[in-house]
Amino acid sequence: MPGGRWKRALERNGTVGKALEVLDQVADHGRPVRFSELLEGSRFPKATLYRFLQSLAGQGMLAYDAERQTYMPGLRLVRLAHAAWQHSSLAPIARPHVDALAEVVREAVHLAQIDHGHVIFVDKRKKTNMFDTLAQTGLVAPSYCTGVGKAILAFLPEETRSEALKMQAFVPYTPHTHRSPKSLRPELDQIRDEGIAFDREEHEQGIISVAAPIIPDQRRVVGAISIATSTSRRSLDELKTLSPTLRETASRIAAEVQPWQFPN
Amino acid sequence: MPGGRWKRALERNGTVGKALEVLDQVADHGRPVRFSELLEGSRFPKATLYRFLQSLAGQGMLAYDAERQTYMPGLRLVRLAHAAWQHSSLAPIARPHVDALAEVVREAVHLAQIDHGHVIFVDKRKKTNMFDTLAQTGLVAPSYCTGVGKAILAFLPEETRSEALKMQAFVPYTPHTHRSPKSLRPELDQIRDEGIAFDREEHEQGIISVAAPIIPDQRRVVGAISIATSTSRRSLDELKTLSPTLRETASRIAAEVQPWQFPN
DNA sequence: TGTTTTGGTTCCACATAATGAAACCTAGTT
DNA sequence: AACTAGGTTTCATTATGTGGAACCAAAACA
Repeated sequence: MPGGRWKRALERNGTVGKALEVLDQVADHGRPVRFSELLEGSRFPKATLYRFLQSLAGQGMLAYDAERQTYMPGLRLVRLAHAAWQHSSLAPIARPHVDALAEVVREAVHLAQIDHGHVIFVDKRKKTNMFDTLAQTGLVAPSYCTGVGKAILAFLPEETRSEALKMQAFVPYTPHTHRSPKSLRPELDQIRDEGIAFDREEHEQGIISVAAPIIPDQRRVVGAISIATSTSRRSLDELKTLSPTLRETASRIAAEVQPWQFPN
Repeated sequence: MPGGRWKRALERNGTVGKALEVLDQVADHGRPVRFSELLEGSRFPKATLYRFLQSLAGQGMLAYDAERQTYMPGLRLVRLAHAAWQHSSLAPIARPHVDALAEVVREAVHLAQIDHGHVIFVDKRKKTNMFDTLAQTGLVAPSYCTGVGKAILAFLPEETRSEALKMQAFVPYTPHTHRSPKSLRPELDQIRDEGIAFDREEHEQGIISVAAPIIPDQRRVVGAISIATSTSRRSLDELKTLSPTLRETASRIAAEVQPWQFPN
């Protein structure tokens, strides 16, 4: 599980943008982090960074451990995310369908959406051991080398897709990973034709998946759903046979999404 | 499930504080919300509110639906919360213990922490039907009328406790709900003596729970764990018999927390 | 014990970025 | 065509954020 660095469009931010940049930085560390560590990775001068941290901690967005003098993501985020997850994600709607699919195929099922060019898993289900579901929700992955990512990219309107592709770092996780838009674009075209995407060990050695886009109103993709497994359990061809079932689930979810429009 | 309004200490905020206030406001609505709706509930003038929303949306903290002209919590929050949940919550550490306890008692098990005076559920487990677990994580509840809340309050250092009590709204959810610190404080003293707290239908009619604090280093509470059930399934006395098991689990979790200190 | 280094916090003159009243759109009414 | 409600933009004013430098505390060193 390599912790890639994300490219984020550095638009007109204003003060809040800068503060959130700092918040990201802390979150990306993935462990309690000292002021000085942050400082050397930051584009802000000492005093400025310091004030941002103070501010964020005071707001509960960060938790400050006075004893160890470290910062980590705060619980206020968990609370806010609850709202986000409930109201801005496919998860609540898709739940029964994800459950049902997981029950049938007996493999890991992932539900994902795209945000600023990268994939966010909004739900996971694994009938074999139901455990790391929660831990993984909210996890971010690159879109250029995951089944769900490619499924979504393929159906994005051209402009948005280009935008998203620009944000990809094209880190070669495995020998099968696409190295540039050059090789990726043709595959996306094909995916658009077939309505199904595959991850051929592009993100993680030994992990493959089939993915189908979720397209409610015949125009905008709002997410994707995938079945993932390891090469030791099933071959890519075996996975292929699950495509119809997967597509079926995707369109069932799409049908229910209808009423409330999605942004982007 | 009444949606109470939260008192938050209005400290020195600065611009980011104000922006986050707006973010909260959107999240609290719990549905896509229009600019004008927000405006009438906001202390900010039109233009100012507008710019905050623009800013937050541009940052991915809010999602803006251009078609319906509505705002809702953005996916960036989900991503950030993943980090928060993983690194600033008891959940990852406590997981196996929570699982085990749920398996034994066959009732709902809640794991909670406190933040700015109110309780945040960081994990839930329900062996009977495993479903709404995810949806509930991140949910916020008052501390003065929940088992976990009182368990934590009781073991907070005096100063922090007073601070926290000031933030309670003392909404009378049920006839059994404490109405003021006056009646609550004696119970907290008792809880501190016994090491166990009860929720006697104080938050929701027909729902009772036992809760035990999680105290790693003999001084600071970092959270609490509870067993909840409905009066139709078990009596309070029956619940009481589970206290030892619960306490046992709490101390097991506490033991593993040791290494990394918690803030506050 | 005295001295230097390291890491964190505070000051303060200065400039940038936030502010909000009012003007201005735009689409939907009457 | 005139009105209205909801949303967006302008712009002079000023509050806020900025960051170099000074400061402080504690640890590492001499």
